[in-house]
Amino acid sequence: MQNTTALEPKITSPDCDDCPIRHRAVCARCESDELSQLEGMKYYRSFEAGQTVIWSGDRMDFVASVVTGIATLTQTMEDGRRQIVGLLLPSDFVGRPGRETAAYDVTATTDLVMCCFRKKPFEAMMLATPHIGQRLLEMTLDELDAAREWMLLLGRKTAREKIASLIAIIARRHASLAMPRKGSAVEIELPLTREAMSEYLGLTLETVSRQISALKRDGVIEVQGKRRVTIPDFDRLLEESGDDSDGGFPV
Amino acid sequence: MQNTTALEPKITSPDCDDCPIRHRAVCARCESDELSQLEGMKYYRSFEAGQTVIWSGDRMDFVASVVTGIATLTQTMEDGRRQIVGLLLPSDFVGRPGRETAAYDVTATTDLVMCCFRKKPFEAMMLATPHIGQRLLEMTLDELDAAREWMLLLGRKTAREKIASLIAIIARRHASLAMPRKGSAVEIELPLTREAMSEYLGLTLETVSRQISALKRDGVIEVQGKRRVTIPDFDRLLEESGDDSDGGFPV
DNA sequence: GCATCGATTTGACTTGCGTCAATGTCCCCG
DNA sequence: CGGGGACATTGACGCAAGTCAAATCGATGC
Repeated sequence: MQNTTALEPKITSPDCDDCPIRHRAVCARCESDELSQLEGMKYYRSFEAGQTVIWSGDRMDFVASVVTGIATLTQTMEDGRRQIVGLLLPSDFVGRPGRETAAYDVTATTDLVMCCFRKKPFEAMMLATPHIGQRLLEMTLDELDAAREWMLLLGRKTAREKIASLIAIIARRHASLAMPRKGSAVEIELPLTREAMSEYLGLTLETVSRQISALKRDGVIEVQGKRRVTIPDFDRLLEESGDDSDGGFPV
Repeated sequence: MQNTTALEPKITSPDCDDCPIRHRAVCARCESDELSQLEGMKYYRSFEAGQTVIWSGDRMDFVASVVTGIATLTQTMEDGRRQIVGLLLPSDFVGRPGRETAAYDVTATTDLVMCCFRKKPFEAMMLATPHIGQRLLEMTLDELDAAREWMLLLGRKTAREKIASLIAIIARRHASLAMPRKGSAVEIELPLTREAMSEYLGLTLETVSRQISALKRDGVIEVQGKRRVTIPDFDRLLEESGDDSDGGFPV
């Protein structure tokens, strides 16, 4: 069932981990009264894994940021072919000021908590508070870079390289939490089903499965159960991904 | 030869067609003294078809917008595989405030004139003039939508659909200049070589050529010479593109 | 512990697009 | 007006990834 009731704000860190538009970064520059403006406007919604947050074309009168969990943005063709065009991780922003309807399906792939703002007051606040617009511009530019990196993957990489790239990106975003950079093994939990991976990578589910098996067979990764992956040598994985050594994503 | 000298600003329309960040749109909202601020800062550079404007990784101390002509943003893998990740048409903006180096190769595919601003003063002006940042945010969001549309194309469309989509998009952007919408034939000039098309669509040059021939054979398009294309029935082309009927791109 | 059901893996076969290699066409410039 | 060179088309063939189908795994409830 869809839970629209406001949750108790769970402040997990002293400086606003649960706030919109990567609030931690905004906070550093904001005046306190701007923050209190924010406080009055926000509300929380939570979703279970697999639930749809909003359908493409639906009226969308809020903007939001992910507090915990992972969501995807998906585009669908008339005949059902699907392509994931964005991953939303905690602190990522959804919604476009100045647009009435959602452009993509947004789906929770894990249990998900989002922090929402009604669009009208949010837009008003953007006008009143230049910092917020600037932060949003920075974030949008980062997303644009990520989308373009993904265009290279979709257009030019082999299935094996696509899988290696995806695992590397997930590992890197996990890792940024605190991880010895070079050499040591990395262990991650895949937040996506094989099907979701295939929709993100422009492959079929079977090809994803086969390539994961191949990487396992070749010792590039180890797999425990279905979702847990160990990367004994991260540089090896990067080589397999086809990116140049430091390769990759901002964020 | 690369021409770095400032050109005479060629004002082609009364309201600033040659100005940065879709200046026409900015103008409507700007105070005149903001405009005069802009006037002092800008300079022009022109390039011949095929010339590189800037290489990925190069220091980039300006931002710019396209005045006339077409340029591409390209990403390259170590082994030489290339993917075009953006098309720059007149009024499109290049460069990222707050970034030191170029993230992509920028190449002129036709003769090209760009209107440039040194980055530092431009950034200062953005702080002073919120409208500009807002406009830039809107434009970046449009580009992000376009990039995501392209991800669907790259990940899920067939070669034939890719070609049809590309022709439709070029036609639509040409057409927005003034064109009876429904039914009537549209005639366009392809601004890209077959190779550039292949790099944009994630195909090989041969496949591009074969699919153009197939669309010609099937009466979806007519081709005069190498570059001129007539579309007798635009709706037919849209069907072939795999997009839903109104399908498509903002901008 | 066992049945159940969705998620995943694996196998056999097909196919769309890539690769390699001629051949053809446009257009510029003398 | 007639080469020359870049750009484009066409053909033959191979392979990576898709399709269809059948096991197998793993969590969950009984």
